[in-house]
Amino acid sequence: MKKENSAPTMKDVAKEAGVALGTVSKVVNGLPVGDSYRIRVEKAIQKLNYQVNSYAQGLKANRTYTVALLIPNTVDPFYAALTYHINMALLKRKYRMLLCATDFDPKQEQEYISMAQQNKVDGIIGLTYNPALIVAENTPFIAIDRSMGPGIPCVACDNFAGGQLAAEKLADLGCKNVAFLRTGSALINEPNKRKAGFETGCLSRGLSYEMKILDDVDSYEEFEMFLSEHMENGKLAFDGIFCVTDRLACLVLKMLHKLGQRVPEDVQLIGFDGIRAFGTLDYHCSTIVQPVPEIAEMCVELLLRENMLMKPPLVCLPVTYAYGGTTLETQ
Amino acid sequence: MKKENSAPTMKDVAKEAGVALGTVSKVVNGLPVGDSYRIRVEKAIQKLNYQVNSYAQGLKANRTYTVALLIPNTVDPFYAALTYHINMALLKRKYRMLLCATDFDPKQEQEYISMAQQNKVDGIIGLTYNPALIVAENTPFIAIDRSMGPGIPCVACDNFAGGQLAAEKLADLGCKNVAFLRTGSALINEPNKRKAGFETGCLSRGLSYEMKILDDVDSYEEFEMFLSEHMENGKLAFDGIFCVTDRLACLVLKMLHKLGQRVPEDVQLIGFDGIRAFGTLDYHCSTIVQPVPEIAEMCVELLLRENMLMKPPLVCLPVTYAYGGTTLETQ
DNA sequence: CGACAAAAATGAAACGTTACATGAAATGGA
DNA sequence: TCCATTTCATGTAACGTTTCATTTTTGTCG
Repeated sequence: MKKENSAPTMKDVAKEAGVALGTVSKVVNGLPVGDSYRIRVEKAIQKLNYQVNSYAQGLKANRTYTVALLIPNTVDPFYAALTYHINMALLKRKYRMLLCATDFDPKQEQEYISMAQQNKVDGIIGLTYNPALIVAENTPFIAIDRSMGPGIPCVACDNFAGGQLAAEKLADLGCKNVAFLRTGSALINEPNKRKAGFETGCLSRGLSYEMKILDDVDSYEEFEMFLSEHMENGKLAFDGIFCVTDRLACLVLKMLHKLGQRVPEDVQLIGFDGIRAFGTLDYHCSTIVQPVPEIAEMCVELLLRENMLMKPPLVCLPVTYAYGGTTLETQ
Repeated sequence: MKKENSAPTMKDVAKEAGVALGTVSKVVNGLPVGDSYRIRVEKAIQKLNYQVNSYAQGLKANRTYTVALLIPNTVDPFYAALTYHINMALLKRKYRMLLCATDFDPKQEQEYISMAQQNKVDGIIGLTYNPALIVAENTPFIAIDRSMGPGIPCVACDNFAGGQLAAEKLADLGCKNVAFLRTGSALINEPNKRKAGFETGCLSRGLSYEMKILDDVDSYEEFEMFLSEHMENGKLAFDGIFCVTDRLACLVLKMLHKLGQRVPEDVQLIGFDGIRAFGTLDYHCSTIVQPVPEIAEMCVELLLRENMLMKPPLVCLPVTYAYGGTTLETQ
């Protein structure tokens, strides 16, 4: 008597087709099988609506065709774009994706890594904030935007070149006195190169610059004070501002608005990421665009690369400049 | 001789601790075990850094603590918010999430369902566009925004009430002649109730209204023409517009700008979803806010509910009105 | 101190696959 | 016609768990 409510197994198919278990396995995996047998098995599979059980496969093969993505959330447009493109890059290779939204919580990041290992994922791609994150020896890990030590490749856009490009574009637009504003964790170390690149660019183009750097905060007020302090007779001391992210650029745009400064008439504003909210009228900032689809592709490609020796410690992908930012739709 | 590079198993732990396999299993699962044994096993687990293999568990238990989410993408802010909140709701219950971005492709939707079944997921939550989607008998399915037939519960916001609310708010703002604009698939049938609700609201408040409905298109031009046709001497025939989504509202805002109409001075604009890009200055539309966290929670709660009989065919969650939309950050 | 009951540890079977050693059948050459 | 050789189906072991029937240990009481 067969169980009623449970899914058919290979054994059921074998019985139905009157062949051996191994024969069904071969048919399912496309291995050579005599035609008469193949046809019988295929009919039985159809009839029973048989689906292979990946858990049994995974157990046997110690290989699960699953990759975990650790990312703070899917709501921030940059993370959303990364998530989407990584999912697509995995799909292309018949891999599944376990989504792990960490909410910037180091504890959750660590827990998700345990969970991923218990799930015997074939690898992990992570954009993480835990400075002491322990990754397993036996699970390949690709870090985004963060160098985590030997054996763990980091994929990032060319942040240094991006900073440099920002300075050059501001210079091209006729700026003389510029500012660099940054929030966010210093732990995410690759993006910190934006600052160094920007300085280099300013120096080579003869721009005078000032910096306002906040660690681990994403707050309005300090920047607002900073900008206010640099106002004199209703005029801002800067004719160009480089914000470390587009998100910050949006906030700064609001502040400038409050201070009576127009963009781009009074001051140039340039962000970073290439992400822009859809459909607004008044966003006249520029941005340094990260190649999100290429970053996604590279993460997946590196992660699944067989040859460990071919995994470089850092891969930098080229950035581009865009006026007004690209929209989410085009990403 | 033990294999070097492979993860330790329960057998390894048992040998290390000098106990039987079953004892280790009990310790791992928190079943009663004598203290001396428990301590020895825990030490061995520590020493070997043992992690249970969910694939073996899943195979044995025919239960995987994994749920698949079918969603077009993670880039559209509404989908992004849903994805995030569903992930969190699952996490709270120690469930994992398999992300399946379908890109609106019916074929991919169907393929992902097969994949999910092969992965023996405990259930599927889907916001899908395939009108002929075949879901498995033995895998619970919760549909978002779409009634898919008996046995498949649908979770949605109260779209009818939302449409009604939009009409009432426009009336409150003093509008007399209003318009309803819609794009998008008629297959996603629950949101279509926005139209009916809006009509009802207009009738009860004595608003005259016009509708422009495009099926399965997400295009500018037709709406632009529609609006142009309703211009006379630089004045728009409508003093209020209800757009079926915030996304469309953003596009319409741009069109109105082109036509020299200001929002909200010349015409009121109201969208739907409660999603707004962060940090823009000029977005003065209102919106009907979907309770995304509650929708997410309800989907998960319904999906994992044991009692099949307690699964209603449709769950409507209340909408609210917001001026200017809520920002992504607050969602 | 021996016998019995209760408690607790043991180890084999099973979950659904894949891989491999085995054996049967079919083919071809002499 | 018969043997050698290839081809291909078969069935069993193994993957790492959980479960359960069994055996061992412990404790109690007469």
